[in-house]
Amino acid sequence: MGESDTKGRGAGVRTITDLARLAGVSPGTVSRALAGKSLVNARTREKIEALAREHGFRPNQMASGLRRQKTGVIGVAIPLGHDVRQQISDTFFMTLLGLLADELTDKGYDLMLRRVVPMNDEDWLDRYIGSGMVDGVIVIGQSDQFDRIEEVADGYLPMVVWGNHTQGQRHCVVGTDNRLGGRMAAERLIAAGATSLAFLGDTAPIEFAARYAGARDVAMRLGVPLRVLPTHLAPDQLSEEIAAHLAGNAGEVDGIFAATDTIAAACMAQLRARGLAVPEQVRIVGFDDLPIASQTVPPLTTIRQDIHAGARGLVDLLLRRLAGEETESLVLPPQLKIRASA
Amino acid sequence: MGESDTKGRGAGVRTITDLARLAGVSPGTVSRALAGKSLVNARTREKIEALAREHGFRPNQMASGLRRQKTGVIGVAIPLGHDVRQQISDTFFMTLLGLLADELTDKGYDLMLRRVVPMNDEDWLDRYIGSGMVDGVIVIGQSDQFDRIEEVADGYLPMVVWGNHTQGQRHCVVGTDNRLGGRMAAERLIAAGATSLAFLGDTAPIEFAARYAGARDVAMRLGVPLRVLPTHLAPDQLSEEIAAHLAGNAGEVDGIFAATDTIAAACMAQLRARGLAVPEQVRIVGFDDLPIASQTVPPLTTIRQDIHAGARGLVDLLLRRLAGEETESLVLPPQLKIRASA
DNA sequence: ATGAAAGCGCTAACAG
DNA sequence: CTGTTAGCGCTTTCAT
Repeated sequence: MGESDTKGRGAGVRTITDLARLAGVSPGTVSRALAGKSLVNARTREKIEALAREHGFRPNQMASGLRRQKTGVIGVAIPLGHDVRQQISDTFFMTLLGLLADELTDKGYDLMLRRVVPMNDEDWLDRYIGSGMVDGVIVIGQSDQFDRIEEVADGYLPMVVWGNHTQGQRHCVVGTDNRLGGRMAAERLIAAGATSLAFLGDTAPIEFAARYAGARDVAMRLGVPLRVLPTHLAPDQLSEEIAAHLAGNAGEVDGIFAATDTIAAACMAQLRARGLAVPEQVRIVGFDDLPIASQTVPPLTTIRQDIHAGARGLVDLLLRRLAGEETESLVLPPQLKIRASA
Repeated sequence: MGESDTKGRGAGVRTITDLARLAGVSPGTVSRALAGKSLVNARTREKIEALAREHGFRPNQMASGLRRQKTGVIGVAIPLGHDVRQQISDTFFMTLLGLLADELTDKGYDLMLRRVVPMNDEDWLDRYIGSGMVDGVIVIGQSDQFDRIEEVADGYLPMVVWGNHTQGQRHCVVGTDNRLGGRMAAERLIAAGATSLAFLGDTAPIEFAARYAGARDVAMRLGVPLRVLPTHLAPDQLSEEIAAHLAGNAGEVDGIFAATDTIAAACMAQLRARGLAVPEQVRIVGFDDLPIASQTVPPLTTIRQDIHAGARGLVDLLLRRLAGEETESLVLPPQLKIRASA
């Protein structure tokens, strides 16, 4: 049997003090050596590093965090305001989350994910911030929590939100110009021959409201009728709701602006089921440009959100705020991606 | 002006000691009151709770964690072994992640997400575990890290892995019986009239290897040829690779078993582009039963994984391991979901 | 039922 | 360059 457990885990070297004893130095020196501070003798440092490696030692981040008053963790909160149904699920948010994980990892931060149901929990944001577990917070989606976020932003700098930008708002937001995107969608539908438009989706979430508003801008200007066909986001309800709308409005609407690609895809399936040809009888435009957009039949014309730029922007702004800077919001331009559905 | 800031954030009450002073009791009592311990006078407790609420006070979790030697955080690691490309992206994993967040939140745990690129980082798992930031670890996907996970499992109980179960393995795993799923897929393709099969996807990841092995079981038993058409998972490469395969094998293969629904959907788009009718000329079966499966044209026959049961299983087993129990692995039955593509 | 005191593991002055 | 010391904020004996 070897006398020391080189596996590390389960061995006896758990604290910096243990390691100090082994190295014949003081805990302070070990701390400095492991932190890469300059004021340590090269030989001593090597010895300590070797020992640390041999025993698989890692300094306890809780202790370090407590002492330094910073954790190296960024909290990511996803508020589920409207549509209280369990599940984060939304493909766009999940993709954004993945990219955030990439970006944050790059910058040396860990990501703590928290789903919150604001209805059950008045002060979800304060609780998260006050927990002492995170150095800063990224909120994905304003949901119906705009006011609460505004309040918190007044007293807490290191927070950035993915969502819609409103004139004069106080919290720092990164997001696509939804209203402009909505205008582009409506214009495209009309250019493709539509004479009676519908917005398919929930208009309560602020991002969607802006998309709708953009479409309305264009519809009113050009004198084209525009109605709202409300849906939820949950996949199961979605198809039924769309089917019902189609049954009620068949033959009237010939241009559909779906709030998201997911909704658009579901809608195209229902259109096919009813024997309505896309884009000949009904034109349809989505929003997001998720992978699914290129796989529908016919491929979906959509308003692209630059999700990579979004993730980078969120992290970049957050880091600057962590450094004390008062950053402006970042509004990304949407892009019309013409495929075959309109 | 009010004399005390009822907003909480930014106020002067940051520690349990501050609150104790305000309440005229000792820090110990405040701690007990807030923790809901029984041995506190009801009146005192109420007073303390009121004060805490008024000042928006939350005990610092780092300090509490350090003292109690537990953090209330579960680490979720997603190793990106093969396919080193950035991005987690994979829809199945992301959905699982969302469900895990739900389950863990339910149980009072937070979720710390970490993407790891094992190639750049030999001891990613030890580092995560040793960081002291997490009470336990869930690993999503074995990737090519089976051996490393086995090693770690020997000395660390609170870890559960989503992936494939292999005879005699030592780490606790939750996952679908991929081999059985592969058999079901191949059987279905053949029952639908296929006479020459192909497995579409990478066979390196252990889950996919098992799916392929299942298909091979059936193919060999029935004397049907089966070839491998390798692909990556990244959406962009995917379509090109499939196109190339189809160009090379057009007219030979009439039954495709795609490693995932995502791959199947991309494949169907390419088949359509080449004018091959599904299921008349080519049958295709996917794996996962993601939402997209019901929206392809025609709708995709697939092998369903019970992802909800998977998430529940992972969390349930992990909690039992946190309590010291040596749990068995959980193998979930796949389910053939017949739609129109085979 | 409450207070006093020790200490979780680490880091950052402050000495030397 | 290194050791000593104090203390981050909380919980938990041990007294009372």
